[in-house]
Amino acid sequence: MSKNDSISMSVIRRLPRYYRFLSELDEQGVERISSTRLAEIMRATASQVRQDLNCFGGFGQQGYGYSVSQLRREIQHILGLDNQYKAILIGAGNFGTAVALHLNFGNLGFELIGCFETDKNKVGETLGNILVRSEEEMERFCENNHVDAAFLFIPRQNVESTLDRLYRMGIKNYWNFSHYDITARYPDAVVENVHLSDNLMTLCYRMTNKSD
Amino acid sequence: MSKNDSISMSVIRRLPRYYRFLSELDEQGVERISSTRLAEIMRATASQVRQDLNCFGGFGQQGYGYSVSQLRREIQHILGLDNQYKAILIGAGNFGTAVALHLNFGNLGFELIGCFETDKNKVGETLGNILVRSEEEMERFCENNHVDAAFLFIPRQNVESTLDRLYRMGIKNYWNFSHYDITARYPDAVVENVHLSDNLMTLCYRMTNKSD
DNA sequence: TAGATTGTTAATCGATTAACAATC
DNA sequence: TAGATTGTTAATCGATTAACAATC
Repeated sequence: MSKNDSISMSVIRRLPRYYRFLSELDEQGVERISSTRLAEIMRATASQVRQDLNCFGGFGQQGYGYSVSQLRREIQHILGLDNQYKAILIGAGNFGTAVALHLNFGNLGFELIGCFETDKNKVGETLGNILVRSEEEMERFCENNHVDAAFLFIPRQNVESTLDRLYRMGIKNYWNFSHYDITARYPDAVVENVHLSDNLMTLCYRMTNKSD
Repeated sequence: MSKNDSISMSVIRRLPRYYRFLSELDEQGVERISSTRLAEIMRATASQVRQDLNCFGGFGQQGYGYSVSQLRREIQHILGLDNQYKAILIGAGNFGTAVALHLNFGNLGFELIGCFETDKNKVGETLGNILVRSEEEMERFCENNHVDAAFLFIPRQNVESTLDRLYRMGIKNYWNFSHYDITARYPDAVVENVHLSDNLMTLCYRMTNKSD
């Protein structure tokens, strides 16, 4: 709230990290923490911690530090994790299945309400408590259920047609695991990309150029 | 080579992206490209393209631009993708399986030579052409086979003990999908982390704070 | 009160963009 | 040669760090 005049992406991408560390401290029963100590644990600087947090409000108290549980809740709220955004998952292959089963969407601001797949052999199975539906039923499902976001676990060459169908249904938030550039086609879409192969190439670079 | 005095991480993390776009152009039969055009396609600035590439050498030609196939090969080499680093995968759950089956390691500088799993029911199965071995066999395997890197698809709480065993065998390069902080324990390890839940939280933030 | 630690402003550092001379 | 486009230096912009007055 309040001080919200466009937070930089650098800060935003650090928020989940703060949230993780604070959750852990909270679980350990730590009640308060100073920016200096938190920075130590997170391998950052105290300045950065204070600057980052102050983008969103003055959560600390001079001479005391920050209340771990309160700060955790604040960041949880800032991230929007107390939402229950309705999401559908497209592509129930190994990857989609892995994500559907392993991520705790409820703690991440989402609720997985549907799953769609082209492979007829998989249709009818369940992923956790979610029925795998035929990809053809996507439109009907989206008409009958409010859908906020789509998680795309489909091959690059299939993304465009699926994306067009989803966008036409009004879905504009995407978690994308392919190398298809969604933002180029729909500039107003909110897209987070996961590029595993880019990440692995970076590992390769760093192994190859270790002395740097 | 030559100009290699510590390239910034910002540049390094853009290299896989250059590589992807150049590979695509190359496949399309495009022979040459200017920094201006490449920047257009990649949604960057021509300045950045030229600055980035010049960290590694003068690959272009004034008045002409860059040879797509040559530049692609140069970056491939800079990234070290022509290596065949021997990698083992630990944890053949949904995630590990998905990655083992879907990523084309040969094009990414790696060769997957082994796979280990605690679940006895999975031991003996194959992932593609890789046998799933019992996690107990890890040491023996590493003694008999040169291993450059480990891909860790195991739960956070199991990472430390497995990591200790791997590090003791001399493996110091890790692709890590958990939230365990490998670098904190072994500062000389090369680690690339994939934090899917952080990424999803960022999507959540952006959905929640769209007006920013 | 004295000590600790924040919130915030100022200084530094690094990364991106602009400009242009060099040159194919 | 003239036109195009690089490689590279200089200018700008943004992000990180340092410093310190405010204050619990």
